[in-house]
Amino acid sequence: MEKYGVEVQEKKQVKEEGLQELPGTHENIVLRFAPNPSGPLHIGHSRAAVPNAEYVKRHNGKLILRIEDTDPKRVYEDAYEMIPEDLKWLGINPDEIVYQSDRFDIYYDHARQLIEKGAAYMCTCDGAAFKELKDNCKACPCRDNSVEKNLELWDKFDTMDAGEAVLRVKTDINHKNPAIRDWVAMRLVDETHPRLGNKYRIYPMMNFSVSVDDHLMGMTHVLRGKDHLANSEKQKYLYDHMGWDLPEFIHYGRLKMEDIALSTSKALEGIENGTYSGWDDPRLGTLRAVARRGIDPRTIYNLITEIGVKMADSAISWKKIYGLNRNLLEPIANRYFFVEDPQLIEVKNYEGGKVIVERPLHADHMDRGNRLLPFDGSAYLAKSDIADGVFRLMDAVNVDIKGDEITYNSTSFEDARDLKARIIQWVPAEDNVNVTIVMDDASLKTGLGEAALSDLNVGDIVQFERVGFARLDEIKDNELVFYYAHK
RNA sequence: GCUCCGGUGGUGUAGUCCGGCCAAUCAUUUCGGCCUUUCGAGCCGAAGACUCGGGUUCGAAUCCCGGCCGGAGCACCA
Repeated sequence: MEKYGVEVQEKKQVKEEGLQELPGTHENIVLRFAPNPSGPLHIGHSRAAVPNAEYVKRHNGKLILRIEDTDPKRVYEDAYEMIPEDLKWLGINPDEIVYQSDRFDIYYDHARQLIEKGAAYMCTCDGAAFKELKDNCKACPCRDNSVEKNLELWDKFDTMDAGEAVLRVKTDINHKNPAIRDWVAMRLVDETHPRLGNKYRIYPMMNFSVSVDDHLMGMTHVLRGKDHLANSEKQKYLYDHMGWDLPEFIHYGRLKMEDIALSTSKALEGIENGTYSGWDDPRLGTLRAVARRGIDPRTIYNLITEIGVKMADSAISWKKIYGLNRNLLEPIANRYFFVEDPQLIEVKNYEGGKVIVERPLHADHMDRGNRLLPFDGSAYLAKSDIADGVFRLMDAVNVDIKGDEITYNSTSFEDARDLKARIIQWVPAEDNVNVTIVMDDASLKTGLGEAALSDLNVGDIVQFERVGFARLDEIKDNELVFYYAHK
């Protein structure tokens, strides 16, 4: 009886919402987010950043932001600034930031240790020749060189030409996956590094610097994409050689983004040739682009948390993002009128004189007060709203539209209901502001908005009734520019 | 081609390890109703899934084998 009870309890372990629980220790965990600084962060990066941050938060651990800038060809200098900004936007604050370019001496030191242990060797084979041997499970001649010989070559590594030699880590030359066999740890690079200039010529390969750092920084868990599965396998050999404990390696699947298939390099290319306005062009999948459109960081954070760290790939749909974001925006966004392609109309036979129409900023939050829209018989309507039939200019009057003729019908809402009049928005003839809305495909919607919009600040998010949610991006002399979020 | 990894509604996710409580969870989406001075929101309701075929078993989304489909890696990139 007792035993049965225990078993049931084990099975019914309560799981945390969203992210599945971390394997291994939960005490003093240390995790890292380690991007290559090739550009600002995009939604794909959040798949790595968010779970790390979330686990750290959950277990009160430590999060390190490690900038992996060990390939000068793939460093975009502004990214050093942009990455921490993007993380901050996501609500992620690393406990520490380290740059791998500051740590070359540490890598050199460990490379030497490896050679001394006989676990690495200087390889002077031609790349193609090595591959030929490796693919046939054959060791190259360099593999048998003595430690002394390897140290000698290592010491004059710096004087060789790029490509003349590399340092290889010994693995298993018969490993069934050829990619794992004796991988490269160090190579020569002559490119100028944005932070280091030409101070060093010997550069670590990612598998080497990552392993050394992960160990030295005390990582308890390493989360990475499944594209690194083979790399984890390679790195295990290094941990073994050095006698280090392995962190928990956790791999997650690919994140596919509906529509936008933009890699950082493609985006940069488009920015440079003028196709895109910048890293925050609404067509891009960068965090700064979605932020500009009024996507709340919690939308991204929550969605990524929900997707979790499983090995299967997943595809994010904009519908899902918009749906989640709408739930966050709906209560905070105040309502305003905007008419696209405004047509000034005159309501014939209107004799009500000048009235001030009051509309709540938000129907569910009356305490926020009202906007005031003066009406005296004429107004701007959206071109697409003008069609034959009976309509109610919201909160003002009911009109009959026939061709160019717009005539007064009645005033009360009850009449509109009886007439089954469709309700349309309008903008006062006198009191209005120019509005441009930059859509998600970068096209522009231009028109007029009600005067109350000029009270807004940049960054405010509104809902234009029947148009959608938009974020005020810029206040120009005679124009407000919004970025469209979604319906 | 070789090595490896996946496959639950349109999308995302729970459940798979330890088979029964799963005629499968939640979110988003779509549709309908109510309400409402937004074709919005809200409320109510509905739609929609275990990749296929064998096997084990009293019982399979869950275990085994095979097929199919998808993805990744196979760099002196990260």
